[in-house]
Amino acid sequence: MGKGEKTRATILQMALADASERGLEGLSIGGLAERAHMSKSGLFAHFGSKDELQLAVLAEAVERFVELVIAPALKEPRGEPRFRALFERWLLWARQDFQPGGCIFLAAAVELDDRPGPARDRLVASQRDWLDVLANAARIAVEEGHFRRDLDVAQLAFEMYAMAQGFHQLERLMRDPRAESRARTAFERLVCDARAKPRAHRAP
Amino acid sequence: MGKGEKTRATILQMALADASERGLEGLSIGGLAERAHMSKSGLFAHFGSKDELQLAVLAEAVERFVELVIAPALKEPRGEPRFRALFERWLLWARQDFQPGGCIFLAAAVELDDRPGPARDRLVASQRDWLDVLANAARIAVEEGHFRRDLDVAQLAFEMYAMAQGFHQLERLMRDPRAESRARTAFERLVCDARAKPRAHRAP
DNA sequence: TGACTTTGCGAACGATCGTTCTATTAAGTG
DNA sequence: CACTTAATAGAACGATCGTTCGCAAAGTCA
Repeated sequence: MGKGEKTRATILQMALADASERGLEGLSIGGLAERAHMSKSGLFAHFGSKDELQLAVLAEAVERFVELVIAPALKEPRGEPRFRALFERWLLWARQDFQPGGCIFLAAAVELDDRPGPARDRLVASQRDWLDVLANAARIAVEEGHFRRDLDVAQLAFEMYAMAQGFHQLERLMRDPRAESRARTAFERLVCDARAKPRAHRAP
Repeated sequence: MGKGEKTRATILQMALADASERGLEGLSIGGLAERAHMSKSGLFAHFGSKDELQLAVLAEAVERFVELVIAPALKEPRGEPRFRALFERWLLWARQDFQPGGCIFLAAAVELDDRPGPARDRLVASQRDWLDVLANAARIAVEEGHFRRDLDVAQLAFEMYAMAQGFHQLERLMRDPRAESRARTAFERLVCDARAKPRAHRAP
């Protein structure tokens, strides 16, 4: 690995932390340069533009997410254990030291949801992938006989996705110490419902 | 109403829209002044500082939320109808024209979750109030006999809160046309579970 | 109408932003 | 070691940021 790649990696690590706290738009070339003991232009040269820096940060985050959440979970046994592992790993993800401001995808989502461009496209793609991973894990659990056969796996993926965001908000904004137990309870309800015989869900 | 209050209200309306799209930090005095056909300093004088402007925007948003979501729902019959009304009204809230960038509380939550200060305090208070309103509506539904007596109303409030955020993300970031139906399905599952006899939620 | 207060404008400030250029130093290679 | 390339520094750019100040215009009320 050449020296350029090494400093680039160092910069990206700091940028990831910064983006987690101040958002992708809040990233400051000057601020990063100061923290990296570099000149603005020297740091800038590694990316060519702020947009490229943001894209690089997103790519770095995706890489780490796959490495820390998805890949380990895929080593768990197919079915409910793997599905549970995805949940557990996500809880850990939200507390990683390299994103002290919380899940960077969540921060980016709110920032980019009405700002078209490559960054938004990449983020949307990553979130679609994540929802697909969840739905796929649920589908496998159906195949393994752990979950009921008429389960709507995409719906389950959505509800787990939503619950994770609720947890994040309760933990990071409200500083509620019950955040994790709330999330766990909700998750058990999800899994329990996925296992049980279907019951009619009707409006009154 | 004096002229000052009138222009201040006009400014706040635009600021609310801007904050919904670019966030509270993304608010620009100069940009707002241009859109309001005013000078920067003239607009600035109405608030005294950017922090005060942000606080005013938050206060305005809270006022509208109470007016558009909570107050109408409180006119519905106590119990499940009122609880459902809170859900329906929230769906409408997320699509209000005056916040074209989506729910401003969600945007502010991600921005402020690790930035201590009056703005954060006010946001946290508003979200606590909202969770309390939800939990209280559920408690009333228990008293009315609509929901089961051993229901954890705070847990239900959390899960509805989380589901709303999931909906928002699916609708605004992913542009998924199934967002609303996903949210409705999840909500029906919540209500159904709140009504049914309790079942054990256990890990395997 | 007159006196008085509120409201708004215009110019300027220092700071920071992303970006560009040129020059210099360091690293990699034969 | 010399030579090429990659990496970084430094200075400057125009733009925009939030904020301050003094003064003119408009609104308010007797």
